[in-house]
Amino acid sequence: MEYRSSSLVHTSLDLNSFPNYLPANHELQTMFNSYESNIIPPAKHEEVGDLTRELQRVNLENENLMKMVKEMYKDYNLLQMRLSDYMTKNPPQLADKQKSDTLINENSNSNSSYENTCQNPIKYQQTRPKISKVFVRVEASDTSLVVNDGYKWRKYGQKVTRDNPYPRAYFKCSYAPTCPVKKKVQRSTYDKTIVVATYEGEHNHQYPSRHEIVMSPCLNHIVTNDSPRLAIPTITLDLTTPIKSGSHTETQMALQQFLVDQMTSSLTKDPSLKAAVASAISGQIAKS
DNA sequence: CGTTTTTGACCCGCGC
DNA sequence: GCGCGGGTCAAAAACG
Ligand SMILES: [Zn+2]
Repeated sequence: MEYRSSSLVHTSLDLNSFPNYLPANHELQTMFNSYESNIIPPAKHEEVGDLTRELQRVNLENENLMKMVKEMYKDYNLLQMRLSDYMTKNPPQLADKQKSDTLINENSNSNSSYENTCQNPIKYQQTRPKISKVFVRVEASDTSLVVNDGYKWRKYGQKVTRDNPYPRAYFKCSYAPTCPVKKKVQRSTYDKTIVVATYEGEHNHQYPSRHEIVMSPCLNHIVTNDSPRLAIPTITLDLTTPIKSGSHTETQMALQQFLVDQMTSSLTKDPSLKAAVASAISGQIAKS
């Protein structure tokens, strides 16, 4: 796969099937027009025009890359879903025997996917517990890493993580061990007014305090489902308040970074591809 | 006094 | 094996 000169690459993808998180090119055009008429001296018009067109071209290129990546991610999840279904229908009991067989087949680097995946059947059951991420806009730099979601939580750990200066807090539902639900909460690096809560599992009881659910007025939250079945295609955007243009790019960055995390973590099986994707998208982020 | 938070120790999987 | 990063435990402290 080489799409180095990607502006020449026209994929057969349906480029209209995704919401566009990127700044539109017509915005650049209007920007340029207003500048041209007001600020830029006439002598520079041509130069600015060239730069603007170049910017538009690169913008389009990045846009297409982004779409390709999304398309890849979608396909990847579709495959994973099918594989997961297949594995649940055909419980792999030959795993032990298969081990010796795959040693023989080693140099055929078999992508026959059945043999490969039967070796760790447990993993596919472990990914079953439903994981969902929630982006919550919380009141200005409130240091308490608490998301008021109506449930009662017991904090059982806090760690500093590698690529985020803010610590990550670990919670269990207070009804444990009856209720197995856990959540992780960490403030986003890219928008310090957003905390990301990652829920794992489902509660087997009612809300402990139903009246306390003060879905604090100003939180627009983004809920995505991370289970293999409904991964990316069902990202739901629940923006209870329209985003102001000021925080818009910040939110975009948080969302894009989230997408980067999703995709890269999903594509770890191919390191070179992973690197390419990561650099491509971080370029995307740097631009906006 | 029961519950929750804090926080270092511990564990575990992974890459070298 | 070792170190690293992420996740968990549990004793002590803090809370109400
Ligand atoms: Zn619960």
